[in-house]
Amino acid sequence: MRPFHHPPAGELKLESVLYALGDSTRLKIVQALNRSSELPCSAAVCGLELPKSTQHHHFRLLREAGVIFTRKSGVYIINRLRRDELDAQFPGLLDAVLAAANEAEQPTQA
Amino acid sequence: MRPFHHPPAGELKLESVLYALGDSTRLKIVQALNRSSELPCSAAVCGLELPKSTQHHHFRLLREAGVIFTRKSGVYIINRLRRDELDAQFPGLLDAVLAAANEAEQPTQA
DNA sequence: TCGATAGTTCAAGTTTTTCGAACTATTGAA
DNA sequence: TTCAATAGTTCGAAAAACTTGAACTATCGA
Repeated sequence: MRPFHHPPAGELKLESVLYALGDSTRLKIVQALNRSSELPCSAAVCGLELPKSTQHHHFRLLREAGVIFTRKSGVYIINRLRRDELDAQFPGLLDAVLAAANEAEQPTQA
Repeated sequence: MRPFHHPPAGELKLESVLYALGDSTRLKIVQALNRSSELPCSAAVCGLELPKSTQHHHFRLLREAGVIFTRKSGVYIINRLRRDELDAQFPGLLDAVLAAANEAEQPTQA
């Protein structure tokens, strides 16, 4: 198994981050990670019926864009948002995205 | 020539908008439109050496994601950001993106 | 009506995304 | 220590999306 590649904070690219967030599956993963701070892949995609190879692709893309940090722990691969680094490089971006994504699920607090 | 399709404000999808913004060419177009309020395609891609068919593809994608509004005026196709609608649907998103994009060009106000 | 400019359409080549099948890694029991 | 089960990974091929050149349409001014 190849080691995970995480781009250093200073090398995060805005367009890569936006691209990574610009997919409904990945957006749902990011929302799940935002709710829980740390999750194994299987839990982060909970409810999404997707082949494991496709899930893997999405996690890799998120990781290589610098959106998530990944580490191994036993049988699990644990993921978390790189919140601090994202906030430092792109102030307000993640907040705006998550707010809009949550709003889309829970329209206008009825 | 087919009529332009603009999704209504209420149907803008967060992931489509993020996807549209997640490309360096399109991000530059959006920055140019942000500086100038209205621009023909040719001016909005000023400086980017791209085939016209590729430019066309990017403008269409931005339009169909709801990021820009397009109208015809003489020989020109005039584009503008759908700022108000984007701000209403996704508060703070465009500002955060544009701020980060400008920051990337003019790093940390040296 | 012609030429020039601005953008559009189409088709083909390249790149990404998706997904099934087979694989590796770790854990908990027997 | 071996086995079965769980969690992800890798590979290869099919489907979708991006890029581009070439040929096209639309508008304007001479």
